[in-house]
This record gives sequence, structure tokens and C-alpha cells, in this order.
Amino acid sequence: MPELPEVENVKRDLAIALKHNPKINQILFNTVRLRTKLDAKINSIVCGMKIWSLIRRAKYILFEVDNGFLLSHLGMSGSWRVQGSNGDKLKHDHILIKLSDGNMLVYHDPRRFGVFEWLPNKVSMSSKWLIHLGPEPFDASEFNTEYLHKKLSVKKNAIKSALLDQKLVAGLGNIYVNEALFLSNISPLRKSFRVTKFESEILVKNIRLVLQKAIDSGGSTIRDYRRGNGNTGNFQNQFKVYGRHGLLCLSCKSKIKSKVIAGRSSFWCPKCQK
DNA sequence: CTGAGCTCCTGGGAGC
DNA sequence: TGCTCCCAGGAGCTCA
Repeated sequence: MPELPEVENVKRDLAIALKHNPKINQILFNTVRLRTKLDAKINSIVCGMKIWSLIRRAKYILFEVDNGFLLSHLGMSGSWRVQGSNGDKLKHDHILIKLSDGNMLVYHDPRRFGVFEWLPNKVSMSSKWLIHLGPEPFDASEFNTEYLHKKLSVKKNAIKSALLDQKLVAGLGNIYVNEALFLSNISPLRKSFRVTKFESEILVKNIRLVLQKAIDSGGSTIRDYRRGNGNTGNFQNQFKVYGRHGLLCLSCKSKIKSKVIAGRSSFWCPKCQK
């Protein structure tokens, strides 16, 4: 479900709710595992610690506590919400974090593809979840024309697959890759090494553009996604190609094509994108 | 090493 | 109404 813009919005909404740095009173698990096993020891480790800040890295949210981080990944259907301790209890509420201010953080995830793990300080950024991630799209010193073109120039796979690879650039998912390729007039089927340096520059610009617009719109809600404040996003109303199979290209009126590439539905305009 | 395909899981929508 | 099939914002793993 959630790509960088959605995770960024969840993070921002949670940060507002946590701005007074509440302590963690208790963490309760209502299921044995998400994508990985939930470690029952987490409660005793972080109990009594304050939540100092929230960090987003790629599609991960890191809750910074006294001597480490709680790492959360939302998978396809995960969401966090903040509610009073006597708030609603929903099916698929798997993690409850009771806070000293009377509020409770609730992790909801029907498909249970998410991740929730404890990263002590000495591990943190070198953990297996984070160590292989590529640059953040908005980090111009690391993610730029030279970097992208150099990486793409040695890859034989489709550009669609390359951009979904979190080692190349972190945070893109299926929706925003489709949208960024449309804005850049590049077919998702194009071999990565055939993307020119000039096109790499366009691509970098459009990846940032589409992500920024999506962040500003609160992310995209297809079905499950909710912001940390419970609201839906609005960017789904601005999709140019994603989910528009058979509809007319907003630029040239050709029919939008659809095909599975790298196991994911891909949408593009055969006339605008070459 | 690389890329394609499978896998974890539930629920919603389409089609019959 | 109800059943079955297919599909979904991710990403690690296996296999050729």
C-alpha cells in the first residue's frame, strides 16, 4: 500500500500527536507475527522510555526512543492511528502502544505484511532492514542525474523494475514509478541502459515532482491507506496513468495500456512514452 | 550476479 | 444472494 508519500504523511501526523514526548507505558501484541515474528521482549525493553522523534527512511518509520529505535514498515495494508485508551478496538489491530499521556498508538494491518522490530542504538542504521537502501529521492547530493544514469547504464532490466528496486532509490513503489515514467515520456518496458543522461535528469526531476505533489495531497488512498490522523489521501484523483487502463491519455488521447512488468501492474501511454 | 516468479495474508470487487 | 476467481501502495527468497 504505502509508498514514500503515504509513509511521510503517517510520520508527520504521528509526530504531531507525539510532540510532547510521551513515555511508553506498555506495548501489547495481538498477533504472533506480521511479516516477521513479533518479539515479546520489546515491551520490557522499551517500557518507560520516551518517544523523542519520528524518522522516515525509505518506507520505514523509526520511533526514536531512549537508546534505540522501534522500526515499523506498513507492508501493503498497514496503518498507525492515535486514539484514547478507551477508543475503538478493530479487527486486525495487531499492536497497541499505551502512552503516558493517556493516548494509544494502534497498528492495524489486515494482510500482516508489515514489520515491527526493535533496533538498539548500536545496530540501528546498520540493521538488515536499512543497510542496503539506496538514496532518498529528495537527497540531491546522492540522488541526482549522474548517480541515476550511472546506475541505469549497467542494468539490463526494464526501467520499471529498476526504479522499484529499493537499493537503487528508496521509497518509490508501483504507483509513483508509473506516474514518474509517464511524466518523463519513458516507457516502463525500456531497458534501463537505454535511458539517456538527459532522460535521467528529467526522471530525477519528475520523481521528486510526483512525490512532492503526492505528499502535499496527503498521499494516495486506493483502499486501505489512512493517514496517522485517520484521514484518507487525495492524490489518487491526480493519477495520470495508474489504474487508468483503457482510458484516454490526458495528454494525447491515446488509450492507456496495461501489462504486468516485474510482477506488478504497469500503465503507460504507448504514444507519449517510448 | 541478475532477473523472473513465488510467497506471505486478507478483503473487496467482478463475473456468473 | 452467494460462490469463485482475481487482484491489491511490498519485498525477501528461491531458482534457473
